[in-house]
Amino acid sequence: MSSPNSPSSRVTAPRRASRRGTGNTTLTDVAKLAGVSAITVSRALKTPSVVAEETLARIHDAVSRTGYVPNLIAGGLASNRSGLVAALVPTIAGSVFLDTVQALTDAFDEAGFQLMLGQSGYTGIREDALINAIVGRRPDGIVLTGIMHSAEGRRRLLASGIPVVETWDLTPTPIDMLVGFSHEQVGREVADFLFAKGYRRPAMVTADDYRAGLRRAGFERRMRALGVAEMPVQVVPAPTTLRNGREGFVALLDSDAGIDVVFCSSDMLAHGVITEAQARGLSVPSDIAVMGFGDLAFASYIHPSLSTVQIDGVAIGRQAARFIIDRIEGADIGERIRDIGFSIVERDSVR
Amino acid sequence: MSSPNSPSSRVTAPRRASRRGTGNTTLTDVAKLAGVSAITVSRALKTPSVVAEETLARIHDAVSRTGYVPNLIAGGLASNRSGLVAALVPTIAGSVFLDTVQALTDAFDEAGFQLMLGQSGYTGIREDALINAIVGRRPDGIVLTGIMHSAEGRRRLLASGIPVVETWDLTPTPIDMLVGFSHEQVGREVADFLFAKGYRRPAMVTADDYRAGLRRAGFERRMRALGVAEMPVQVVPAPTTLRNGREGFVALLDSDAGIDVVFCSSDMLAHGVITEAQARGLSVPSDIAVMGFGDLAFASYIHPSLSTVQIDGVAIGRQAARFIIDRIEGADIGERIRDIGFSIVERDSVR
DNA sequence: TTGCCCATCGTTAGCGGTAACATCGCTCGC
DNA sequence: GCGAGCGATGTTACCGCTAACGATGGGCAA
Repeated sequence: MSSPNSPSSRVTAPRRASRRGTGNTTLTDVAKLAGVSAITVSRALKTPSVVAEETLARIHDAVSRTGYVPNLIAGGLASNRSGLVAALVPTIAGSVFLDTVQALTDAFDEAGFQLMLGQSGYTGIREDALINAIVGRRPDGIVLTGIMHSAEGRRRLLASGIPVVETWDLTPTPIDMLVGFSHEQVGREVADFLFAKGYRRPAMVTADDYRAGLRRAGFERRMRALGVAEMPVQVVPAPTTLRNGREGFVALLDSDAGIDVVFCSSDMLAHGVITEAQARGLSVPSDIAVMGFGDLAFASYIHPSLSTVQIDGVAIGRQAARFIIDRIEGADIGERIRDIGFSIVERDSVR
Repeated sequence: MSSPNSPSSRVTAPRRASRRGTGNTTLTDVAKLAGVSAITVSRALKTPSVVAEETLARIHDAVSRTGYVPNLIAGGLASNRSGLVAALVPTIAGSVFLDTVQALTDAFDEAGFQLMLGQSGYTGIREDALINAIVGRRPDGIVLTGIMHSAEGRRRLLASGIPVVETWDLTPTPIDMLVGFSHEQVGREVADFLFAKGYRRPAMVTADDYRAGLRRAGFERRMRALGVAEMPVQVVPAPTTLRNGREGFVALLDSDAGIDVVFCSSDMLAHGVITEAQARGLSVPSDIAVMGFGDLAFASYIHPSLSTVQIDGVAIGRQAARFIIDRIEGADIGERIRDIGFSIVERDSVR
């Protein structure tokens, strides 16, 4: 207590206010209590197999008595492994990516990583700033929803050396790894599907985001090739809502009352179209058929059940996580571009 | 190139394999290039106002030439500010918390914090492990959805000294700060509302999570007080889906055909009930009235539009962020318990 | 001219861990 | 009998950045 170097002694002028940390217990505190060195405690917690049984017990006792929680920030700095994985989605509100995000969370959680979620917005304006914020945290992996378009962004990600998985789209030249499917092909196949069913006056309600645009392009091109000259299209802002769907359909009916099927860029929009049709006393599918995209949970449970395009978002998330974990562990990842495809699900909203 | 100390010289036996980092450019590299010390570069990036104009220019030039991205892990360790905020939600899939999460992301983003999202599940089993993973990263704040129940968890959070905001519920004894409303009161007021409308044979379809249980308890108690003796209740697993709503309603009709209104623990369930009713040719609200909870985006756009309880999830998120940011900045946070209330929204699904 | 303040920049010493290498007994094969 | 090999633990030197304090020089009032 009265030692000249004790904190309570104000006699010795403190040469420098030692910037003590938070006061939280540290590895060293635990080590002291257990009568071992710091590194042994570290080993006891990370690789208990190399520590003697009896030492382990003493350390665990000390840990629980102090309530020690390892500082992963410090550990990350020292080991150059942050234990964080970043995921970027356009928006999480009411989006088709939720399944993917959920799968990512679960898979990474299991592997001991924590997911950092970032929202890029649909515009891509904040993309660069976001990348900076993310790369700055030195995550062990990055999952992007949609392919990265800005050249600067691609360059930065590549330069960072962090494993990157792009998802929900397809390109022959990904930054690193990729799990997705072709949106244009979705458009084409839906066109074929509806044309084969006999529909000749199709229309679209579609969001103004990039991937929806690809589906629209594929749909329009194929329909034109099949002999459909004109097609009314209503573009609504992303993210899509039931409201957008209703309003889009209203606009569609105002401009052209002769349509026989509406292909929507999301199930939510399709749901809105069906709702508006019913509110107007139109029968789905006899008066107007509706086709969605995404096969969200509600698609098969609305009335009439919704014909749509099924995407396995969980599979995308799982494969993305697999890619990153394998890369971190140095395992062989095989083909770095995976086309997981899609399937058209026929239900009652299309006759 | 031929200097005895150059890396290419293999003559000098390396005393120790210096564990070089990632090879990424560091603050020191930039400093060297700009001809200043490391701390000056740090200041140029954090507090440019204290650095001379001309020096600033040299440093920015060096930064852009090297493509330097500050290592926030190291910065966090040194400054004891991680720049991370953790948010725990039961699940993000199709949940009422999305608005809150969105608001949190936006608000923290603006303030320069990154959101770390964790899913606790509805059961609370993983809660403790999750807390460990989160506290270990020393976030600058923690936002919990729902109040924390496990005593061990509360103790640990308290001990960590990290600002904590509990949301979406009310308790006189929060861990730290709280933004929410009384679920029991929701139940009571909905009971009053429906009773006043003349409904005497109410039923419920409700999820098996804690907060839904509180609403149920309030509803049942008040209804009983009003003279309603028996009330059929269907409990479905959380998270709620349209499917659960349909199936719950089916079960309800099987057990008791005389009900005149269904109070659901979420809008999604209510939507399912309405869908099932329509599929059976029942008219809403004349044959059966439906009441939801949450006022999700679609509630006013389904047909018939849904009467429900409106919760301002965005306000909750914003206030939670405000709490944490103020606390970090040392500002006065005022009353640390905020009841943001709710309001009953009357639409067409109730006559 | 002197002394003081202020703007600007530098030096030192960590933050709390972990990688790499070192050390120390002890067993075991030859 | 002795060195190799191995299991268990310790020592040292960082990871990349920033807090605290120090140093320097010019402007300006007294």
